[in-house]
Amino acid sequence: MAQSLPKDQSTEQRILHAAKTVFYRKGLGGARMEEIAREAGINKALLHYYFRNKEQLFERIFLEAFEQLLPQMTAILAQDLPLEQKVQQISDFYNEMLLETPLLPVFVLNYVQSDPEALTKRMISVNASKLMSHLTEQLAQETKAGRIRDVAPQQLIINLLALCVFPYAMKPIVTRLFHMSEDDFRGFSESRKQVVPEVIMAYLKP
Amino acid sequence: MAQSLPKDQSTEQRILHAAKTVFYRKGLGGARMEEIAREAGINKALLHYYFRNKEQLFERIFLEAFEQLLPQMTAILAQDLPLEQKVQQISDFYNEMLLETPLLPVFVLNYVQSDPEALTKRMISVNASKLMSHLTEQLAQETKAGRIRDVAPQQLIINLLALCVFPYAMKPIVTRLFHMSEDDFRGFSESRKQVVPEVIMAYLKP
DNA sequence: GGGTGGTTTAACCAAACGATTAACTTCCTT
DNA sequence: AAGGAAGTTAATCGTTTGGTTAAACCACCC
Repeated sequence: MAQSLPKDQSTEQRILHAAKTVFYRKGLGGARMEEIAREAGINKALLHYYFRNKEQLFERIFLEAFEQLLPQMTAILAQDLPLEQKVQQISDFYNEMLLETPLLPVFVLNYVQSDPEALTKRMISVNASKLMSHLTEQLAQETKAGRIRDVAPQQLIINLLALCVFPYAMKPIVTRLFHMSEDDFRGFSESRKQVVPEVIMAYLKP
Repeated sequence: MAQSLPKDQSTEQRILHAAKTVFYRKGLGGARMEEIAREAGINKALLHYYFRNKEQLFERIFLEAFEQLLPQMTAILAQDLPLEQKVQQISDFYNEMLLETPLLPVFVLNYVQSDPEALTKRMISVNASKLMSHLTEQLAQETKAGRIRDVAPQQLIINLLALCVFPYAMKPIVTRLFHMSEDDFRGFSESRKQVVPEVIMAYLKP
């Protein structure tokens, strides 16, 4: 970060990239506009010219992150595919995505915790009722057919999310706890793609 | 929080309690000393009288939280007990503790993410090498005896932590996603005490 | 060259913020 | 009662912060 962003990008894009970098680490309250401007290699007044104020800039970054966290999963789970395939798809998606943006989970969860009321309207995009009815039906059929144990859809979703997302939220702690280099963590992330479905399917086995 | 803390507590205790409330939600950068003072029902100058500055007050709160997150788990895992018992103990400990302080995980992870360098010295208290050697040996014995599958200790620890901790980090999202009341979430937390060991042990089954 | 629209800059502003200060209050001991 | 120590307060301070402003700059067109 000694030298800022390439100059061939538009100013708006450079601001967005810089804002993401700073907001992901410091959150809304901790991030400084001067810092974002420095990161983008621009004059601070441009932040206001392009994004009006801090909150609107943050909103832009947050929305994009939030869209990566839950809607993706609900979309995959809503597909007409065997359960095992969906679990694998989710594992692949999250492990790949989060390897590139490991700061995302804590960024989202932190903001949600600091301002829970702001969350309510955003949950609309998650389309939970459709997910729940679809998944509930699929689980019921699988259980009836004796292919899986009886499990509450909530528990399944939570387990899946936890196993996929939490290792990245814990990355600074994990890497120090296990003395992992960046390459070690990459290898770990790769192994998670298989471990997550194994854990989930083992639990589902009747 | 309309009316602040009971006046029968010492000023220092009231400050600590208020600081915990505010720091857990807003983090170090987002919390305001004036807000903490208001929460404690005192004059702002007292914060400096008792805790010198913002950082030192925060440090006090953070240390306590961090001690709840990892050292507890390493202590349990280091015991000479059957694996299944240890898993159950961990599940019980975390689910009970986090039901009372659901904001703790995100509070810790957020600070760790905003200042990763500050984490390194604190990992010393985790005593990871003792944990790893002890757990590795136990897992090797269990595998050799054919009682569990071959599993890397890192994967086991991560799965366990993820399944125990993440639901609480996700509480605002979970409660809205599944339309849970506070009582619903309490029931959910209670069920997690059993689900976590079930998931873990199912995965370990050879 | 002059005009237009868009972008960028340095300087400035008012409020917020963490921290300090001097005065006051309470309690205890002599 | 006086003095000392610890605790508390309201006012003040210096710095930081998000945001604004006026001017400058740039590219393009007639």
